[in-house]
Amino acid sequence: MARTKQKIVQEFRRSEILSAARTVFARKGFEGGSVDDIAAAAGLAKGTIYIYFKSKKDIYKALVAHDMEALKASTMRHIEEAPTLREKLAAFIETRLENAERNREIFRVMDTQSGSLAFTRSQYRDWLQEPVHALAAAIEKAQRNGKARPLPAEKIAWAAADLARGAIVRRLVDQSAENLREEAEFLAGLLWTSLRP
Amino acid sequence: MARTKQKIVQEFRRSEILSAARTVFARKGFEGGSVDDIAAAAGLAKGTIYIYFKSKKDIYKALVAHDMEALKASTMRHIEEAPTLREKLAAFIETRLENAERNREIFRVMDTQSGSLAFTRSQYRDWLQEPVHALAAAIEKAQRNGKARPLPAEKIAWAAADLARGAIVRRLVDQSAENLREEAEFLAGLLWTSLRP
Amino acid sequence: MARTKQKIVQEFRRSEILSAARTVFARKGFEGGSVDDIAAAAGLAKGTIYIYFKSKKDIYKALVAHDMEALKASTMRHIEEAPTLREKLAAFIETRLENAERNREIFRVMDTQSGSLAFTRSQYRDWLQEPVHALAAAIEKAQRNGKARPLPAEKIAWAAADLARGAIVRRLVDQSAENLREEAEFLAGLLWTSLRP
Amino acid sequence: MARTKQKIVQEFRRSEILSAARTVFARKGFEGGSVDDIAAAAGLAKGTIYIYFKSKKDIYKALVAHDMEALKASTMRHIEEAPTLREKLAAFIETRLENAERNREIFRVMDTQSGSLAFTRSQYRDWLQEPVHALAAAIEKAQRNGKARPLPAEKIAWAAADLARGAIVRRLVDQSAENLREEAEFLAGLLWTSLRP
DNA sequence: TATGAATGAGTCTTCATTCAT
DNA sequence: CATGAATGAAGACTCATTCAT
Repeated sequence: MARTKQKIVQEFRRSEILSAARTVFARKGFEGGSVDDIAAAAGLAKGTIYIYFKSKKDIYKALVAHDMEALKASTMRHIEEAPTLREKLAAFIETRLENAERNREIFRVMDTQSGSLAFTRSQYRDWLQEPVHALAAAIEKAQRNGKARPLPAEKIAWAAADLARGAIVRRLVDQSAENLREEAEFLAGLLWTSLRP
Repeated sequence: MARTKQKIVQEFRRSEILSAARTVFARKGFEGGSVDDIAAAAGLAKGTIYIYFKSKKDIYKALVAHDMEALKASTMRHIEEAPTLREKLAAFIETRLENAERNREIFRVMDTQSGSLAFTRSQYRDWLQEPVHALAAAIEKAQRNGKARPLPAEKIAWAAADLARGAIVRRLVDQSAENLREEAEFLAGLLWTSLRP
Repeated sequence: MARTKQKIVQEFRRSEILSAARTVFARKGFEGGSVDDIAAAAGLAKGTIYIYFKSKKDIYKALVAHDMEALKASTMRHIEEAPTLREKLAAFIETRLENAERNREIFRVMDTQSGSLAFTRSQYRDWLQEPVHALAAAIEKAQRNGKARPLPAEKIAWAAADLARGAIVRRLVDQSAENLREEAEFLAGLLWTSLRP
Repeated sequence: MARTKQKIVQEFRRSEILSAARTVFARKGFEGGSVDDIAAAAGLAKGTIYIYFKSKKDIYKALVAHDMEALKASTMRHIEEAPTLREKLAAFIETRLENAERNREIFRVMDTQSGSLAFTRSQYRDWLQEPVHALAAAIEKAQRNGKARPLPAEKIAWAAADLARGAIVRRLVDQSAENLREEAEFLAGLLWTSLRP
């Protein structure tokens, strides 16, 4: 019981810190954001941060891992749930737009700085490549069933990812609030035009 | 005359420093690369750097401005020179892939760190948006002439930019050397499928 | 009664902590050993340490005081019990070697770091000087009885202390396990050669 | 020429810093003395210290190496120059007392903290063991010539070192200014009594 | 009494920037 | 103009000490 309560408090603190770090890193980047900033944003003393994370990099890694994992899972789920390829394409893009909308802060960080830091290629593979591969698999399946033209599936899947990313960045930068679903639909349509039999 | 010679030497030094900075920033990023590194790479003393640039950020800004400007000009020229819309699309994408290939060092820097630093929205608009707008204009022209379907031109143009960017990043990361022209063609084809009458 | 039981528990805890501190300080030195280390070694929470000692320095002082006091007492006793001056010299040296052997951990700490910390001159005087003075007194007594030559007694006594210390350090550093008694005998013999009538 | 002047200034700064470090470390020990302290004592900014030494430990090592080397060289020279064994013994002890007198600050540091830091056993061997071995060699030579009794030479040599060290510490602590030469003579005499034929 | 989470002052180290030569 | 030594502000991280539970 006590153990459990401890654990809960621990996890709560960790997520509080992560939340603060998200804001700070988003605003100033990894190098620009100081542990002091994070501590201040979390309403904690600097030393306290180091009780929960062993280094600044550690915070960063935990943050990216957490958010990427969530995005990956969400994307995978939505692809799976969509019945047709057309809808899977839209689901893929829309999920990512939606997620970026909700976590616009961290998106910039993950998008711009993860590369240089801390993560192995294979971790990125897991986070970004896996959903892309899932989409590619769906494309290939449709192709086998004659429901899609035989274009290189993986390339198309990456194109979906790239289009989504571009849309996200512009939405973030321009503060454009154009209807999210419509935007996703448009991009999915673009690809579907090439794929449909 | 003397003034002019001065100017020339000045400009020469500045571009030497920029060249050194390109290497350094590419290798270590903006925060990671020190003025010492740049000075060493340029074969100058640290103090000398400050005669030609007033701060590290200033160097960075000049560097990005220079390279972006060059890319912008190159892209604009290639779009213009391509006779048909189909070819303009390919030219746009190929130019950007080619440029990234040649300047793979700086690309990463600009791609990953510009966001947090120094530049006003309008400067980016100029560099990236202008070529995109030129492409959009070409699309619109083709549409008016019945040579392209009436899809939202600007969105398509941005899609071209996004697809190009994605391809670049993957080529950089994966060290993939897949034929550049083919890749550009494929992506241009993707968009053209939606646009062609 | 209750008071007394309290006291006993108190003293027990204190000595447990001291024991843990001995290990920790011996392994890492005063600055290197943390209160956390001590708490862990004692199987207590860090806060608990502060119930029994008011500071880290306080622990250190208590530790040194305790062990030095014990060494002092042991040395004094052995000198006293030895019948002849020759044997008193050997007893003095041997006691110190033996003690260092048994408490090799703390010896290094006391030997190397006490100097800079916490203790007044008079405390050291008490611990080291007192046994030396006792030895000097024995020498003087022997001299008065014609059993020793009239060399400066105190100087000889300090020499005994210095020779003992040197032997200890070398035994610690070299892990040399040369017979302890023989070593003490040799050193005592060195001095005795000068003293004997 | 210019190179040379640079070098001289460099060396001067280094020795200034070393000198400041000597004072600081002597007063507060290695862990207790901060780089800030050293900078202040040297009348320099903290950053300047790091131009000349790459770390605090580096300063410490340079300091100890310098002073130990000097002491070693001085001891060896004096032993060599003394004509008889009796005088070599005295020279050994006197040199060390004299040196400690002159460098009383650093003595404490080297004596008390070197052990835990930075130096390999072999370096200490070089500094302390080498003079001791030189003395031992002199003893053995005298023994072979029948000028000294066959006591274990190395043990005697170490005893000389220990007696010298003890005298030094007491002179430092007690601020005793008793005639240095007499003290050395007395200690050398003690050993000589055992050695002389 | 016992705990251990929280604190924040203090440490080493780096580096952009200045300035005397 | 060119230099590079000097500066000092800032940053990551540690740890003795406190205090609410």
